[in-house]
Amino acid sequence: MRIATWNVNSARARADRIGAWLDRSDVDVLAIQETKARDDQFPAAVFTDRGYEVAHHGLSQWNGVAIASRVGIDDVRIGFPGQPGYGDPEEAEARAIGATCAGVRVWSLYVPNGREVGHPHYDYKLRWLEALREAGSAELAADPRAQIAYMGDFNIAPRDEDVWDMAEFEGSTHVTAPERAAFEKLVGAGFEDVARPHTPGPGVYTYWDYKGLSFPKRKGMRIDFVLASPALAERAAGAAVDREERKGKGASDHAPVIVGLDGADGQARPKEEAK
DNA sequence: ATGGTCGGTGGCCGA
Repeated sequence: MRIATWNVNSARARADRIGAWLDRSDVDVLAIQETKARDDQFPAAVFTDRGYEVAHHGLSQWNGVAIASRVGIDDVRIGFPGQPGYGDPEEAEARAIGATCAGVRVWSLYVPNGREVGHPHYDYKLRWLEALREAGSAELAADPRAQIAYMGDFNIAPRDEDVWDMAEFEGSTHVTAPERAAFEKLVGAGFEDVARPHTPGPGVYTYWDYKGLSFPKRKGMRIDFVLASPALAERAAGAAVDREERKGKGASDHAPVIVGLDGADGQARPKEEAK
C-alpha cells in the first residue's frame, strides 16, 4: 500500500493534473490540502472516475482538505479534538479531515501559515500545532499500537537543510525556534517523519514559490510531511518526493510526498528525478 | 517579450 500527501493549491485549477498524477502514481490513499473550494465546488469526479472514494471539507475559497482512498474510507471526521479556530470571534477553518483507510487513521492537515512572526496568525499556528500534539498524544495513550498518519503541509522547515539558504530566512516564519519546537514536540509525542530517511537532504524540497523562478533555481523548502505513529512507522519501507510534478504549466507550488508501506509494496513511485 | 507568481475573487487577499 502507498500513501501520499499533496498541497494542490486549488482542486479546480488542478483537476486535470490531479487526475493525471493519480494515473501515474497509482497511490492507494492521497491526503490533499488547499482545495480552495466549498464542498459543492469540489471536483469529486476526478477521484470517483478512477475508483477512489473521496471525503472533502471546505468552507470557503480558503484552505480546504480532502482524503481520497481506494482501500476504503470510514469514520470520516472533520477537524481534530481541540482544533482552534482563527479570528475574533474564533471561526473554525477547513484545515483537518481524518478517515480510516485500510486500518490506518489518515489525517490530511493544512497547518496555518503564520504570515509574520508576531502576527496573530503566527500565534494561531503555534496553538494549532500544540492542540494537534495533544490530540495525538491522547490517541496514542488510548491505543499505543494505533496506526496514525499525520500527513500534510506543516508550513515548517524543521532543519536548516530544509531551506536553500538560512540567511534568506532571518526573521521569517517557517524556520523560527518556536515553530520548530512545536514540530519536534509532535515528533516527540510519537509521530515520526517517515519520508526523510528515504529522501535525505540537503536539497530535497517539497515546495517552491511561484515567484522569481525559484523552482529552476532550486530554491525550495521541505515543509510537507508524513508523520507516522510507531505502529505505522514500522511499516514504512520507502518514500519519494515527486518533483517532476512541480514542472510545466499549471503545476501546484508543492510536490507530492509518497510513502510506501510493507516490503515490496513500499517502493514509492514515481521516483524522484535523477539529478 | 518593455514583463517579472499564482488562484479565487470582484476591483484585493492569502500564500
